[in-house]
Amino acid sequence: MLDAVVADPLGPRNAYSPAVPSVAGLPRKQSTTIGFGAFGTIARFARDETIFSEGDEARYCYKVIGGAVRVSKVMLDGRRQIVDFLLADDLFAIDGDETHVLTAEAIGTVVLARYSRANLQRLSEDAPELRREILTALRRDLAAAQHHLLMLGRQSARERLASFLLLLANRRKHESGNRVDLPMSRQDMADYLGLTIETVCRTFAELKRLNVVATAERQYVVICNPNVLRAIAAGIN
Amino acid sequence: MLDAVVADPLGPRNAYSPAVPSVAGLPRKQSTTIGFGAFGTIARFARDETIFSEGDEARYCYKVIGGAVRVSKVMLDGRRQIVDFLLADDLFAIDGDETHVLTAEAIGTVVLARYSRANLQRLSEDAPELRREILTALRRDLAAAQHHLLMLGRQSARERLASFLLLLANRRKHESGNRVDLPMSRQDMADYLGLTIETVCRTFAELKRLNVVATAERQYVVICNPNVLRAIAAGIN
DNA sequence: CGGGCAGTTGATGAAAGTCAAGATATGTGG
DNA sequence: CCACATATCTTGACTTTCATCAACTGCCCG
Repeated sequence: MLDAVVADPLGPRNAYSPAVPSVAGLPRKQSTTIGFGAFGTIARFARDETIFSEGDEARYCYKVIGGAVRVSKVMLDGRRQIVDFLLADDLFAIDGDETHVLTAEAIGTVVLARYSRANLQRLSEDAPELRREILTALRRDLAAAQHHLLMLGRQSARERLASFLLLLANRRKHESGNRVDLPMSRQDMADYLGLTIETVCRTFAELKRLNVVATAERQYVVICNPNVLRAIAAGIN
Repeated sequence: MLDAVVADPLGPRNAYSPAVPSVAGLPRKQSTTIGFGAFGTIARFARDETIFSEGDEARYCYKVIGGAVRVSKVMLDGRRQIVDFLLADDLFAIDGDETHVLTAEAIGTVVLARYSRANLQRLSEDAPELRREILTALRRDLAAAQHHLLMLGRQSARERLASFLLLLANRRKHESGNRVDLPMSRQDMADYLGLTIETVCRTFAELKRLNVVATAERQYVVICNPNVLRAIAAGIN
């Protein structure tokens, strides 16, 4: 609502008012959306559309309403490292630099809530709840990045894929037990894991051969043997 | 000073009062130490001594006064990933979880300022300056970790070492132009770069052969050709 | 002077990358 | 709804990079 005074750089199709409905009806959890629920606008992005690029002026913070987002860094020659995948309810671009240091793109169709940074900054001065939420999100991102460093620096391809599947499984305590959704492509996984697409495929095949996972379709896997998967991820072989 | 009410788990040799001298005399910069200057106590650690371990209760935040610290994650079988090196004036353990998620160890003799988390939390409620300082440090750590991810996931050994040397060079705008101090061992560098010690050695030899750096002693390198080093780090070959 | 540790260099091996071909999905226009 | 075109994924053959194992060097310190 306060956002409306800022010209929308993305054009009308990404600027559906009205404000995000407040989440007053939800059960109060530690990481509730108080503050964030109040003044965002909704934006929609198509598959592979860029939400922002490294170097862009950072005007907004975002929260995923639906769909999945990848944030990445890209080298001059095109090598890409995906830093994180954002799923429903995840905040991103909260790091608060003047310009974005990462690129964010939609994986499939994505619906986002968008919050003006200026407002957020102003509001957070007098809202300890909001500050806490921002701080919590930052710390989660930092801890995730540090774990990710261990994966890329010290784990084998098999260990990395196992860790990745467990991360996704823990993120979404999916009602349907051991099923893990994989909204991203194999190339995206490869770029997250610091591998090639071929190695990701072969490693999936390997885990399948070990009866640790089953892959019927590409958009999800079923974890057949969580204990073995955890052992592999922890490097117990 | 407020810390004194808490029993010191490290024994008297790590608990030199008095309080850190305030930095009131220094020119005011954006990232000044206001807040942090006021109430810390000094602690000293010997070479390879553990400052805290992953899983320990997180009672303190720290700032490096002198020396260098490595923070790392370790797998069950001993594989180690160094997440960051902390040098003079760097804050660490500010992530504010209940327990430390990283291990911190002294590289050589280290002098630290130590701040109780409880105090910091309390003070930060009413001190926007202090909050800003914490937030800035967190964001810097996050940005550093994200760059580190690109290094580990997508760069060759040579590119990683070049990037590492440039990181150190930019960190300390050392009066003596192109000299970069290397307080850490080759093994530490290897564990930071996701390589083996042998590969680090060979890659140093390679950069030397290319006349990009000169290494007389092991504790420092001289960057002979910064432009080529930057080109290598950026992947322009 | 000699033991030990960190670092360096060489020979060999293994893991993952590259290149290429084929299989399976996905999407589009008729 | 089908046929074709294209993109994504999978698998295989071969190459490259880095790890491993081993020998050797220089250095610090008793």
